[in-house]
Amino acid sequence: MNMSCKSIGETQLTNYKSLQVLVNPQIIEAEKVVKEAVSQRKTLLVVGNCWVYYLGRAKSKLDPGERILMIKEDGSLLVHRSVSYEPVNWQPPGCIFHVQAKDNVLEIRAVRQKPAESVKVFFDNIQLISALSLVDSGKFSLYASEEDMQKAILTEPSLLEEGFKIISYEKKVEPGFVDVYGLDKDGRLVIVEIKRKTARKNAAIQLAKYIEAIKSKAHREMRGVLVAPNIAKDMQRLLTTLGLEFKALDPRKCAEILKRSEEKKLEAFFKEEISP
Amino acid sequence: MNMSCKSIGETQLTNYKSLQVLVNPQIIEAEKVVKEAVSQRKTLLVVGNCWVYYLGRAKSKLDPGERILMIKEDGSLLVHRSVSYEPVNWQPPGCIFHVQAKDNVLEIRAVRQKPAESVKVFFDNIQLISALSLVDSGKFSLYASEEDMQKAILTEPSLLEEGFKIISYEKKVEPGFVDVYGLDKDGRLVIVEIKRKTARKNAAIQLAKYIEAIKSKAHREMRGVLVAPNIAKDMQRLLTTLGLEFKALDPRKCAEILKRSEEKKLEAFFKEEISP
DNA sequence: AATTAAATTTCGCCT
DNA sequence: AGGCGAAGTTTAATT
Repeated sequence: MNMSCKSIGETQLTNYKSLQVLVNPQIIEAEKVVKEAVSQRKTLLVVGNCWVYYLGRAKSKLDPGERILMIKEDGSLLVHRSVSYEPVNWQPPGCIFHVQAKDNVLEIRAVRQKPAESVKVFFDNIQLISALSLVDSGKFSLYASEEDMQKAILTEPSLLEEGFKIISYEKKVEPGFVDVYGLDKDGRLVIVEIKRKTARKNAAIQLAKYIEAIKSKAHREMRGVLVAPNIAKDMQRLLTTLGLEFKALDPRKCAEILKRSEEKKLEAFFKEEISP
Repeated sequence: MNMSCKSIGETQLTNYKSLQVLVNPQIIEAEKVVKEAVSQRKTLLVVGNCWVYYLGRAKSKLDPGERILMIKEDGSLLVHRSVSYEPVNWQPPGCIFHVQAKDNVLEIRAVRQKPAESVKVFFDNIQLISALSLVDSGKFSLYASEEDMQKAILTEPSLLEEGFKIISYEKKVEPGFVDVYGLDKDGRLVIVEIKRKTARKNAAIQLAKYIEAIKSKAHREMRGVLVAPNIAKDMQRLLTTLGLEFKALDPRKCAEILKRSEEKKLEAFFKEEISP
């Protein structure tokens, strides 16, 4: 293991092949590490006392305090305080960085155009700085999203009801997009609105709007079906008033069905490979 | 400065009064640091190879890779990859943490109720771990918000147009709240809708709805003015159709005006203090 | 506690 | 590149 440990004054420095760590560095040392990390597109962590200015879509000022600065390989920047999920200041991916030490203060500026905005972070004391080369090709999979529910119905239309046949999905119908529409076993047009969570008033009203919009063009018998894991209380009354139906569908069940379907596709794929 | 530097195998450890850093620690050492940091409500950084499972409102899986884990004093958790503004996995503030090392794998579990959800992070290799006591009472100020634009118009009604006089603001008018309304120099009722960003269809439609709602009660000549830094293309046509007007107003200008006004108030305040 | 609206929303998809 | 909708949205304000 390639490792070194030097003590420079109160600074403590460690170098591994893909990891550089400085504890309590001088501003001038930090400048060097930050410049190098940014130019080499490394991920960078800086912990210390800083203040921040932002100017762009809005304008903000953050008075001095100890925070964590993160600069990523894609040119994004985050300033995190010791509380909250969200960064107090940030810059989305694609920034250009300017790094400069002056009067014992380290300035890190992240600029992007479109929209034109810049974040300036000033450090006057640094507790920890680390330049990282993160190796990460791990796949991220999200299940049981609204998209998955839609996919599941498209894959297996009988999830909605027996005999349901898809015509189309994500169809533009003012004032938005119809999730799925098709024909029921009796040939009636069915408009489907999908919600991953408890369906509320909005969902019913939105569906009713689609029905209205399509009715004015289609001139045929139509049904509106709200698909969700459940509906808010008092919703049944509203649905009845609007002439709509509710079909309970569990997002997890959808995820399961999708998974099974993917597996089948994979089976089919290998079958073809082996016996064409 | 209270500092120590020990070398334990390939591990490198540094202790300051409020800063603990371990480079390449064993899993068993990391467990100790994480447990301590969590119980002492410290901010924690862990960099290393990990995989993540999430179950709650949805469900997700993240395959192994090197990432940055952040646990904050408020019980929030973030897992950041080397790209993107957003964490790949997270847990909002208020979590309860369970930390456990087993078979040379460190498990960090963050659980919250309402909604019931949990994130499990597993590390099998750790490059860097640091427990921090961040001192941060710095104030964060955001200027040029929609609220600021409203305040600016209330402070200086001529920003809208010469001779404009405020009647009221944030007035409940179904289906929502009218931002500002008042009288123009000819005594006509003016309804003002404010957007901090480019005004889109929604804004115009909302304003039109207010006008309709008020017209049905007021029975007098009325104008609707959409205030925003700019309007989306094709919006002028819609505004004309709906009989509405657009007034360009820069949020930054509003921030400047507010700042000046605050300064004046402060001046007045000190004047009073000195010579009552 | 539930609901609503805004966000420097970000992100992805589609035109 | 611009526009629109969804998000494990989060967050703050308000009922």
